[in-house]
Amino acid sequence: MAARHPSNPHGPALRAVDVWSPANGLPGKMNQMLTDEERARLAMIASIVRFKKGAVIYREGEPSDNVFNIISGVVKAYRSARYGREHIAGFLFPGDMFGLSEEGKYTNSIKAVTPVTAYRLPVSLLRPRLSQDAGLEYHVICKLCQELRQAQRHGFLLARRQARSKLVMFLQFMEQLQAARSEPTSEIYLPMDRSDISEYVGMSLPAVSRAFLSLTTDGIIRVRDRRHVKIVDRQAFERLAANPKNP
Amino acid sequence: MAARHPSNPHGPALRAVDVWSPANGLPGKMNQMLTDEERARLAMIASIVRFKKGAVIYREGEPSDNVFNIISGVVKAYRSARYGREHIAGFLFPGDMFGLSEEGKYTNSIKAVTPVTAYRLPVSLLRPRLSQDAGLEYHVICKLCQELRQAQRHGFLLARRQARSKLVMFLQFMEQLQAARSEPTSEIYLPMDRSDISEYVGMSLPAVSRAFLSLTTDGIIRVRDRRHVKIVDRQAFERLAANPKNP
DNA sequence: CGTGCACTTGACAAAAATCAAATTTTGTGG
DNA sequence: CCACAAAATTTGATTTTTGTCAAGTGCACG
Repeated sequence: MAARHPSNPHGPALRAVDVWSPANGLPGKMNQMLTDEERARLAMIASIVRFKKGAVIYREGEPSDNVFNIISGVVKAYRSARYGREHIAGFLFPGDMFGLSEEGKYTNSIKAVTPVTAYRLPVSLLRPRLSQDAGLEYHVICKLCQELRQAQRHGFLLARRQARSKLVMFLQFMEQLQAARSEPTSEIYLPMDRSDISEYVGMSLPAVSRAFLSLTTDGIIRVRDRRHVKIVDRQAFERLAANPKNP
Repeated sequence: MAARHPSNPHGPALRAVDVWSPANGLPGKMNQMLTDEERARLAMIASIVRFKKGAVIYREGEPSDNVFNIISGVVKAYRSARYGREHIAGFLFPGDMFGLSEEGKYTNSIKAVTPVTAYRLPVSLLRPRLSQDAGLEYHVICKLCQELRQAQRHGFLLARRQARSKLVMFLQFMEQLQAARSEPTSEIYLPMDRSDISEYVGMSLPAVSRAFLSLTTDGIIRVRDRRHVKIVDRQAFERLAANPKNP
């Protein structure tokens, strides 16, 4: 399950954009922030762990002993409300990190949405490393700013009143993240199920289903299968994404 | 409007909790993270600026030339949607910072909710300072983690379906922030108007008004005046805050 | 080739949005 | 300090939308 000094020649990776430097690539394109040397040093204290789809990696409230950095796969950060309902705070992809917390306790639970491979960095080893390396810390700051922005955009989505508008914004997020990872964007790939989507956009499962149907009926998207969506009418799509109101 | 080497003996302050250290005060209590020396060094590159209530401090999309640190007053971070509607991403209080951005551009607009005094730190001077000082960066990381958590809790609120439940969560946030600033909590003080609240919780203005009324009628809160709310029935209050559903 | 889970669809009720009007509060100039 | 105008807030009536509950449908996996 774990191996020190992984044979992988790279080591932990943080994909993000710089807080201040005007884009050195395409706008919105996320680049590897860490230098090879930083990655190699982090690899020294990291082990590689794997999780099966559906596995809970940690739960909110547990002591935060490790920080994780995703190599492959997708996880969801969620909080359980009463009555069995969950709220998904975000989906995390390769190059993302999770496990930074509050007063030594995790604030979200994390579950693997797909099979996941990740670096695990013990806080006890990471913390002194961080305090020695201002460059590394700067990159962590960039990554946190990005996550903060993403969380705020999520809030923007959640404040929408129209189901279609929420769903379109969600698809837009997924498309942008896909583009930021330099993956092809002719189709949007959705690694999570409809139930996860409903918990992320804050609507009931039937409402998500109906919103997909409505967008399809209006010729705005095409759903090849549950996980593959294509935007057919880009103009109407962007209009719905931009407007709180559905004209 | 600006003064170098302010007579204020302190300098910029970051209130937050440590990411990893188990609370060294009361849980949730935010402490000054920066050392006197750090604050003094930051004061060297800071100027003090004042804004009138309602003043726009910057707009989304502008070049992010400055980072701000609030001394007194309250600001709101917001994004404008079409049709004149705004969404408020968060309220910021003394000890909070704003202006960290993406690729050199601000991602939110900022407006003063009350008269505001703040330190202004030019990015051109702050950036080299940051890269020299790992301790300062660590504190910025702690502050960003706190903001990220707050944004996620905001998302949690926005995902609620019951107006009363949203409003109760909002009041809970304000109460907790008040407590974290070590202010008395016998009453919750609301510096923003009803319209700001409606834009933060993602409901219409009449819905906010009716939710206040409903909570008052049920004896859960008492509204002394627009800005002062007292929680009368703590148990019912916490129940509403915890449950998506209003029993 | 069935069984279960994920998803869709239908009917209805509940909740809040909207539009509009009334009322209270606040700020300003005399 | 008061009167007035403007702004903020509350209230009312109606409509829209989505949540809820329940019953299908179909795909995936053993």
